Amino acid sequence: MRADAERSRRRILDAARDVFLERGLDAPLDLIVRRAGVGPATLYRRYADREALVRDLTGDLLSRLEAAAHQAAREEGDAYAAVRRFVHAAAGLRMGAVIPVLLERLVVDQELIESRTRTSGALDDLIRAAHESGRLRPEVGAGDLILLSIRLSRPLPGGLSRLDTDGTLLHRHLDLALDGLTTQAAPAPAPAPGEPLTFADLVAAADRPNTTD
Amino acid sequence: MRADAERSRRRILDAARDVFLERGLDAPLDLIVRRAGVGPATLYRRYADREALVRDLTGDLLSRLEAAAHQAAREEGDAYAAVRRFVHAAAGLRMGAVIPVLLERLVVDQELIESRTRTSGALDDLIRAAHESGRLRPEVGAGDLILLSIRLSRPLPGGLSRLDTDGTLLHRHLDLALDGLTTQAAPAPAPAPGEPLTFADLVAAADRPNTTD
DNA sequence: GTGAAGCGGAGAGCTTTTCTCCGCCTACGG
DNA sequence: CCGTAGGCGGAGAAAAGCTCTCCGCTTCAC
Repeated sequence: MRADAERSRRRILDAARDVFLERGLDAPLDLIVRRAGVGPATLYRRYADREALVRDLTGDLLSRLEAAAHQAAREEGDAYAAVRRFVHAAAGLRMGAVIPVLLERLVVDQELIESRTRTSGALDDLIRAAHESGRLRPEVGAGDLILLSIRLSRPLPGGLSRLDTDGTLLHRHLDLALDGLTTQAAPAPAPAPGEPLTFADLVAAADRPNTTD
Repeated sequence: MRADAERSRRRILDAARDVFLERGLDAPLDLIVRRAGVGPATLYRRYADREALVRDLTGDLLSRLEAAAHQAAREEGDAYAAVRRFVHAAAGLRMGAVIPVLLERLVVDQELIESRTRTSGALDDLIRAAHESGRLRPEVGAGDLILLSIRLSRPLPGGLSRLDTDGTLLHRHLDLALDGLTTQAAPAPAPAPGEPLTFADLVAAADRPNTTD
């Protein structure tokens, strides 16, 4: 692949992630093209249709996510610290855009399934160790952590997005959510209601056929 | 106002809130009409343009928010419990939709400013009392709490929204975020970085002219 | 029962989005 | 350093989607 082609691919993928985050998966491809600073033909030449683009983006983000999980495990001695670091890293990647995998919209091929399984496995290892260390609440599952990072990393609506152009606020709020908002003087928190939400729960929910009218 | 007209208004406002949450303020009015189950003429007859609709919706939500703050103060003895209850109530209202107020898009009239001031005041009282009781971290401001409830109450992207059709998951995650994810065996959390974010910060950020290209 | 107000649906006109053709430019092997 | 294959951007035709109104029927209030 020629160097300029690879450069264009990178720019398109990055722009696509941001635009999809802000406007949803139905956002006009034209917006992506403009944000990427390339001509429309450049996008349409590489990707036959919207789905091809979403698939490429998804694979890209999944593998980055897997790398983040491994890196967290490798570089943090403490299991809970590793989970924390992973959540921060996932949010930094703007994970929210990765959810297309989980979406009925995408016909999930073998390659994507494998990537998803690897990522999920790496994350489960992290969580299990943290549970065993006794510092992560038992009622918190991988799905809870992923949802937390999706929710906190999505751009804020409208003008509020200007509050956090560089991600400082994102990490502040992640810290707060992870630490809890109460001081230590507060009584021990009651167990959160419900069962732990797993990665598999997310997949199951998203795999069901779309029932939109 | 005739009873059927009031019914239509309610259906349109509820649908508008949901559609704006999912698709942003530029969402086609046609979608709102369809979700509300009314004819297009019904919307256009009542609201001359998009702004009129946004204004009516904003006023509606702001006053409900103010009522929630007062109710929390009145019905909860403990100051921290009142804050907690308010955050849950705000998220339940899908506060995220209220941000149009804060948006440059809306010419904010006197009535809206007063409503905003009253709401902000009621919330500040709640927070101040909670700070004084020593159970709310001093580095947490009203803006942090509002942002938390905005972020957690926005609909999840794509198929993930099916995870939480009834709001159970929303309140679970709010509880987790409020409690923190660590057990009491963990060392006392480090202070979160940054200054407390206030309601005024949100207003200031949103009031600046829009610089979208 | 009756008049006034409200309602839904069909569709004309306009805007936005998709996607292609084509002439110019850039990377890379010799 | 040059030739050429592959890549690039822009203009614009065709398609899709959105806005908004007209009008005949229904519902409400008295």
